Amino acid sequence: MDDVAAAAGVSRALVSLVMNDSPKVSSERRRRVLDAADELGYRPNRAARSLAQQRSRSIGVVLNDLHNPFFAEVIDGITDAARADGLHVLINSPNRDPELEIELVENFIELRMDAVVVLGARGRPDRLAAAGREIPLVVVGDNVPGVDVVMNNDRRGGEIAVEHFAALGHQRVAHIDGGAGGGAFERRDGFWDAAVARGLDVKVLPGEYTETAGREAVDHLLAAGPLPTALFCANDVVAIGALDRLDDHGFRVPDAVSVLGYDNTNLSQLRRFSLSTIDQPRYRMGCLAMEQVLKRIAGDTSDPVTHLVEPELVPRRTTGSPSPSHSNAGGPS
Amino acid sequence: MDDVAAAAGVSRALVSLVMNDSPKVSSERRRRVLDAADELGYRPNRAARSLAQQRSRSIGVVLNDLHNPFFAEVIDGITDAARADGLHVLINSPNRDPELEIELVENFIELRMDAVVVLGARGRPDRLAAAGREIPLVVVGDNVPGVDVVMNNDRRGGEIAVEHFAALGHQRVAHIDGGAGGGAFERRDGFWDAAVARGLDVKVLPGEYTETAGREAVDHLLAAGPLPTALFCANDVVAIGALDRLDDHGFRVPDAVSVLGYDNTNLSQLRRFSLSTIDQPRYRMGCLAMEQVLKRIAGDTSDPVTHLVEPELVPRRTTGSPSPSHSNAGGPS
DNA sequence: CGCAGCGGTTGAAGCGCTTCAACATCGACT
DNA sequence: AGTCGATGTTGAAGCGCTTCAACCGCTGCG
Repeated sequence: MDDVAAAAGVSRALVSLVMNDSPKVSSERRRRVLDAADELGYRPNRAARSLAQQRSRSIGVVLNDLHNPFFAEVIDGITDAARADGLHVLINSPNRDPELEIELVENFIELRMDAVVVLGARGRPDRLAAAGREIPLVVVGDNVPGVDVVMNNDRRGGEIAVEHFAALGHQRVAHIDGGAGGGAFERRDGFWDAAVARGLDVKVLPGEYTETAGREAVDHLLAAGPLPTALFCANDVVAIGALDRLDDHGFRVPDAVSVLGYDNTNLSQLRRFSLSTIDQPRYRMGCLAMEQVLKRIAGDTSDPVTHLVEPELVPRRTTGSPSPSHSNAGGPS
Repeated sequence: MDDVAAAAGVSRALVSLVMNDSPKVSSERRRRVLDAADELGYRPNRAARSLAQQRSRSIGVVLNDLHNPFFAEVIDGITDAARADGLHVLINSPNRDPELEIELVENFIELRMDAVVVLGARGRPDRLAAAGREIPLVVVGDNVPGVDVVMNNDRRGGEIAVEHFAALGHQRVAHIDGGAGGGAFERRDGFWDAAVARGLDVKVLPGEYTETAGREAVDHLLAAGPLPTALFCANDVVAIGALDRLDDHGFRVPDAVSVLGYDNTNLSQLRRFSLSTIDQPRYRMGCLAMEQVLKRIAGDTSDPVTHLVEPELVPRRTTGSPSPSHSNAGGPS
């Protein structure tokens, strides 16, 4: 920096002002400084800058599962919102290791990020909350007491499924559960309660977020008697498994049975599946998380808040009215 | 840090030694310092540390497409290898914007990362090469002249496809091209050359890395006369599109026509598809990239090198011997 | 007794930047 | 002519850490 100042024939402080494009520099000197910097291949040192400025102008994102495309879109929202405020976004991934997750959050604190966003929190809630006391911290996709949270209204997602089925005229419905997966409880309870409230014949099968779980649940359903006419799956992958198994047994979808997924993943969009599903506004979740971060950075110290975003039905070709000509009680028609 | 030193009754320098767990500190004082740090909730400031140490002990990864699961596994390899050497990994994503990609590389330079890895380079090669002169820089998945590169041997991938088809006894084969997508040229040329060398009847259809391209290519193929008995698709998504369209027309796979994808994505693993495909050793690519980075960090200044990794056939249920009883010349049998 | 050697510790300089009080310059206004 | 404000510019202090030469107090040796 001294070299640049010397080359441009100004003081070091002036170079600094130029680098932070302060308005109080004559355009002629600014140009001279910029030229000199270019000439010398000078690059400001951000470590030194954040040390001096006491802030880094960047926020850290702890992305628990790089393989899960769900979060990619959330990050799009985060980065777009951050970029609009001149903040940089730095990501790291603990690869689903809860212990590592906390470490990486702490690493971001040591890096003096201005804030941290955790996507798909798996670490101990109390430790996350403790970190939240050291630095603005918002969690996306999971409910962690004591910190700011942005979540999908999964309970409402379950209700939407029931409403969709009811509108199509279904009476006997079932849900394949997502086990301990994120949001699975809420989806199940929302579905169950809404179905009961409408007087539908409802059934829940245990499962998890895998294709195999979907296949097995269909087998159980078949063993247990007449198939329900509509099947709400905990997520798209489960739905794919169920669809596959239904096809094995010769059931036509949606004539014999309607299938509804959750998440609107790229899978559901494949022509072959054209899976009706329920979308979570991921991009919006990212934006909301960033808005909350900005508030905290600006000095808002009010109690932690929870933002709920609303899921939305994406009807495709796997749901329809139950066909009266089909009796799926005893097998394929 | 002064506070910690005071609380522990030692000098600031000693605290620093403890924080870098130097061996020259008595275990009693070490404990006292650690306790005091804990007490005061002290966290070392890594910005200050990298300023003083002149290195950050972290490497930056520019991940061009967060939505592409391909890179997730590469990053697994990178992080595992980095962690083994006590390096942190920081990721950021330009979201396929070439201009932004360069900016983010430069941002990592300003952050004084020890090295940068670019996944799926889209930026101007000359600017990447220029950045490579300022900092150790390795590119994964694309060929950029003047920098270290780790790539899959896509040409060999095309050859493997031919070998597979030939071993199954196919005579008339075709390829749906990936257009300008990464590695598409090489896959196509490898396939073509190997097929010609074996005297096969070979045909190439233009395409791109989309489902629609797969569907359309099948339509073209049908319009052009008798279907080849084996179809090598530029990647899995294209193959899914092709499969779907073949199914629409009533062709049985693999009896009437074999279909081979590329990438071994999660799609190909779905039971419904069980798509035969060609796998790229992604994790290994990450490790290799990291090894190269470590060499450069250690001071290796030899000419840029290119590491080629070998693809591998993953046979599933969409490829088989052409069935002599099937004549697919005039439509489904 | 003196000194080398050693584990352990200290003070101070410096990493590259920001920032602030203070200063210089100059045109405009009383 | 003198003063004031606006506009630019400067030097120096300080951000939180590392590191190195120097130092301290001790043991063990000749």
